[in-house]
Amino acid sequence: MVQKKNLTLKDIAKELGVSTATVSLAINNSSLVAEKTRLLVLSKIKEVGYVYNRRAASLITGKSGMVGLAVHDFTNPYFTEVCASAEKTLAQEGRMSLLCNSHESLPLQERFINALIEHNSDGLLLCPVVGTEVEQLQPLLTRGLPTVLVTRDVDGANMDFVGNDERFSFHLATRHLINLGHKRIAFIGGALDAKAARDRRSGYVDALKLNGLPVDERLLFDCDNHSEAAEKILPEVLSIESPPTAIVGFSDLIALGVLSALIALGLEPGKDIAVVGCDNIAESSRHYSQLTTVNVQKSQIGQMAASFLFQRLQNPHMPPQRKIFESELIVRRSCGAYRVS
Amino acid sequence: MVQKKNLTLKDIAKELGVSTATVSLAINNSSLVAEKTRLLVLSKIKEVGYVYNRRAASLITGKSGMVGLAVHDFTNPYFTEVCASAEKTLAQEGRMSLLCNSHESLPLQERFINALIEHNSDGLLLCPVVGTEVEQLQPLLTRGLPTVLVTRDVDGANMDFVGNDERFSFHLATRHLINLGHKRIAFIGGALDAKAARDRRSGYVDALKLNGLPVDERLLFDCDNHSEAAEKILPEVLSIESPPTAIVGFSDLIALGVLSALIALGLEPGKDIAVVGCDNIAESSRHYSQLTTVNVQKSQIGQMAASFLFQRLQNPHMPPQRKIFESELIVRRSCGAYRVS
DNA sequence: ATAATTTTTTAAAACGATTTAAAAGCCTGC
DNA sequence: GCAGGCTTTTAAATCGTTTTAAAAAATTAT
Repeated sequence: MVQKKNLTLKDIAKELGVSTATVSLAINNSSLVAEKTRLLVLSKIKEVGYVYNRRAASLITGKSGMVGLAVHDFTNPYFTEVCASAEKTLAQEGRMSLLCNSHESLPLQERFINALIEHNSDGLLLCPVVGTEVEQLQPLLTRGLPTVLVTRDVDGANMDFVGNDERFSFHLATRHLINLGHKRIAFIGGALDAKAARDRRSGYVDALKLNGLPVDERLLFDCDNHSEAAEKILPEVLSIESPPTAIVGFSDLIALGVLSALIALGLEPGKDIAVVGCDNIAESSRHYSQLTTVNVQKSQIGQMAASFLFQRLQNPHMPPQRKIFESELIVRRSCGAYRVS
Repeated sequence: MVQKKNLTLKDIAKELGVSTATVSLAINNSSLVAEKTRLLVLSKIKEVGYVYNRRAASLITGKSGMVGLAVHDFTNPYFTEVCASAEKTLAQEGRMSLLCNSHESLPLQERFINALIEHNSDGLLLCPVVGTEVEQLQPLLTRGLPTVLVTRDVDGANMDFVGNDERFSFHLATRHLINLGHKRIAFIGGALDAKAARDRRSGYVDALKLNGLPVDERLLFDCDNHSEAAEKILPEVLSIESPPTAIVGFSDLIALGVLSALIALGLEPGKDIAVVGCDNIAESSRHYSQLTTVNVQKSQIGQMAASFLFQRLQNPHMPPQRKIFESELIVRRSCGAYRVS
């Protein structure tokens, strides 16, 4: 096992009897270098097994080819898909994705952002943790870390943003239940500190008001955004005075937890009580869950976020772009519409 | 908006009237620098908002603090969890995770590995794509990219490995069905080119043979590792001559697809036909699915993989380590054991 | 041939840190 | 006041590229 030292541009240059400048230019497909020289260089590189050192290069160019990808919970299928799609788009353009699962922790997010800067990242796709304020974000831009906000916007940030029309989605979901005749509709889940969560609840409230239904605070239940939490809280939801006949879940995870809990109690979703979710993750379409939900463009969001970043890297001073994807109701059994119609 | 140039060590040094060496040593908490000098340096750094440039440093040290994390499908909940846990462990040690979703594509995997080297990654946590041979892996080590194989081993690679006892798991699952009286047990799913998949099927075959049951090739069905594929193939499974009374799924994704398809056909899992999966992903524990499955240590695997890598970085020449996590059967309704017992 | 162009190549200065051997300071105790 | 032994600090080389202005070579025009 020979411990041969790393080959460098200089070695290639020496072997070929040219300058390092020539080799460098050849590698970068510069038009300054003669075609036959380039071929010579490239074949020599292959021959001796040289590998380019991007760090050395980026020290000069200032660009690293790396992009941060931070979400608060990528085991959440919604984010898994968004991330998968973003990663794919980034990879197609030859960029690497630096992953961060921020666990809704502001310190973790800050450490990650700082690390991104230390590593000379070119940009960041960020779904900010709850509690992120403009002040923490503004430095990103001045620091030279172009950022696209994903799913969760930050008031006053004025950054590129791509996300869902949360308000509309929940208007849609709630209205659907109202149209089915429900008058007492509970809303479960959602950390309200995030803008997206507030919007979701607003959509729910809008629908109630528009249809002349009262907004009863006792029908609002908060819980962490995963199924187990929803499952746990459900008995409480059902045990209030004049309990809801329908439930809107903050997300499919919540709604599926509700379904699960209902079944455990011997209740039949869609018959005894109506349930609607949001996100349309894979699990909701199974024949055993058949969750009525709102479909959102998960992979499109990831792709568009990456694409916005590319554009910003091209043109740092363009005005911030925004893209809000439309959502649509997907009616399955859990809302009982199949029975009614 | 003043476009102030990047602050460097040199600027800090100049401001403080010391040398860059002192500043560098202070930043790195070297004992060579006097305590009060270090404090001076650190406070100045905070004051002027200097950020460390890791790329410049790594050019000399050779270490980047970045680790690759490559799986073939991280939307698969099993891998999502493994990755989440690996990322967390890596982050705790101050390392960044470079993500790659290889989509079972050898070229993508190769490009990623090459990029890792170009970027001076310190190591790699790899679940190799189907078809990965020793030849493609060996360069990693000589190239200075210490690698831990995760979940899927590669014959002859002789690398650090952490994964499941696949064979045992499927022995467990199959034996359980046999004990419940089943004689015709189908096996669905699994790309057989991966070692882990072969092991799974071996476990199934072992159990049959050990219990004097014939291995019927017609009970083996291949399909992609996701629920939709399983759902699609199920009717075919049920329509063979003397159809199976039980099904072992290659994974929970497969088994859940089977459950879904059964329900669509009006059949009751656990009563009309028994189903067992493997992985114990969240979805299988819901009250509406209640999938009997084999639990595997997803987050432990991610964590241990990271930990193996740390050890190897510490001590590059230690003999390869292996860790196979034990699995255990989790009996729920889908296998019908509740009815029988 | 020579001059005028155009095409290629190159030298050398970056980029922003680390590292090491040697120099400089600072204490001892005699 | 100084030899000897600490503790701190520093100068300078280094890592592996890019980049630019200028030199060299090749081509074309005269």
